[in-house]
Amino acid sequence: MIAGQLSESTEMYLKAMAELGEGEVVSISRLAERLSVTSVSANEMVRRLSEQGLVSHLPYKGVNLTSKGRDVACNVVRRQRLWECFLYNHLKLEWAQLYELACSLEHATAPEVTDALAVFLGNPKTCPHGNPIPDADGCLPELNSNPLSTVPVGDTVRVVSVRATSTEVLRHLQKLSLLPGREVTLLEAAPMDGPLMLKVGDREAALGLLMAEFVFVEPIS
Amino acid sequence: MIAGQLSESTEMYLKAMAELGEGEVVSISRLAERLSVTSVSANEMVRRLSEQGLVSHLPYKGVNLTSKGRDVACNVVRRQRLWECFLYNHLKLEWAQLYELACSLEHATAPEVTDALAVFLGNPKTCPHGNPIPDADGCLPELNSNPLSTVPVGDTVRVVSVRATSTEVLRHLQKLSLLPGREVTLLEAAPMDGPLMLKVGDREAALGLLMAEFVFVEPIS
DNA sequence: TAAAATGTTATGGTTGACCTTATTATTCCT
DNA sequence: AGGAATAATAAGGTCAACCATAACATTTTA
Repeated sequence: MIAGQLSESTEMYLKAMAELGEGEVVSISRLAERLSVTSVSANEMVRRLSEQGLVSHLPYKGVNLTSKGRDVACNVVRRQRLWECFLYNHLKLEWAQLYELACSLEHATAPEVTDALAVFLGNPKTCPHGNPIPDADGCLPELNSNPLSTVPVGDTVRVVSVRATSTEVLRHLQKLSLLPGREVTLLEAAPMDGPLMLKVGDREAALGLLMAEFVFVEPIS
Repeated sequence: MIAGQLSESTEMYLKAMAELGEGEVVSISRLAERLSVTSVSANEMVRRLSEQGLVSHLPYKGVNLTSKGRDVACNVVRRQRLWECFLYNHLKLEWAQLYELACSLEHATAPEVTDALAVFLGNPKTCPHGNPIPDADGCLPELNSNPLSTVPVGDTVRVVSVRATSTEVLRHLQKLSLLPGREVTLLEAAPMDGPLMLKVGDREAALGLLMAEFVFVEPIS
């Protein structure tokens, strides 16, 4: 814990909210699931966070970040994604592990380090998963990309970014070549929430709907 | 917390022991002082550590690292000093701040990251304060250097390393040019534990005895 | 509109790492 | 040898962040 004296746990909650709903309310149960805690714990923590003015909680509706909370969250995301760039581009670490490795570092990163790291890296705009890096003050820019799970059958789109966090899921997506920049055609959506059948490059791939939520794509311009 | 599932606090205790006594027993009160905790707390913690087989405590004598504890400690020191190199050589951060900045990072550094960082940096042998960096498996090599406080009046010696940790003290040493590589002549030791009068380069400097404990020197060869 | 699902609060418990104050044990020094 | 200094232990307390179980409130949906 270094920046702003907020606990690691606090930073994780705020980051999770930023990652889950982009500005939208997030239900406490989604939050709890993402952070692998019980919803009772998440409720407690949300109470603490709202006492600190970092989130606002509308009972039975959900939580969202206050502007103060959003600032913190953006800063956390910035630190994480900068570390991902460093770990990938300079330390040559495994693409699928970046999120987890950078996640531990982010909470231990002083503002001086963050800023110097950004300069060292040449102020990158996105992390190796294609997600935007918020700049020093402001927040992250909105991209017009949507999850692969919302694409109509027959469309061909380009992968913009991958928002999965678990190394296992990321390894799987990598194996299917679902990487930023790739073009993907949605061949078929199997019934009963079955997998999406995709054409990625010259290969076919089957992707579960849950994983398709993590793959953000844009129309090909 | 990442490497080995040991808590940050555990790592700090082990590192402090490695830094204080090089293999020797350390009194719990010295440990407590270094870590800014009460000696009651340090006693508690030492009990926990010895239950885990990381230290052995001889009541009324002191504590020392077991071989298991020493391994962990070396690894922590390695991580810290590698980060110091990175922060100094690549991020151009302030020399006096390196210890503190690297200290937060060290506990959040996975083994993969440590190893890749070492490679990236070209397996440096010392940190920017002149202290040796333990290699991946073994422990740190012993240098034949002694604190400036033990040098006889009249001698000229070379600064090998600086073991202070607080940014403030490091800034002060830097201001006096007491940096690794510098030659220093001990002009006089003032009575009543007064300061040491030094010649550093072409300037004279007065250095308190407590700070002189942190400056390690070797005879000029 | 009532039952099911979801969300919230209450209660009580755990763990690690701290704290204070007080007491007891040992070592050191004269 | 005896008192001072130092070290250790005991007892009780705090705080953040978790947990489980159970009760209660609201929303969704059939």
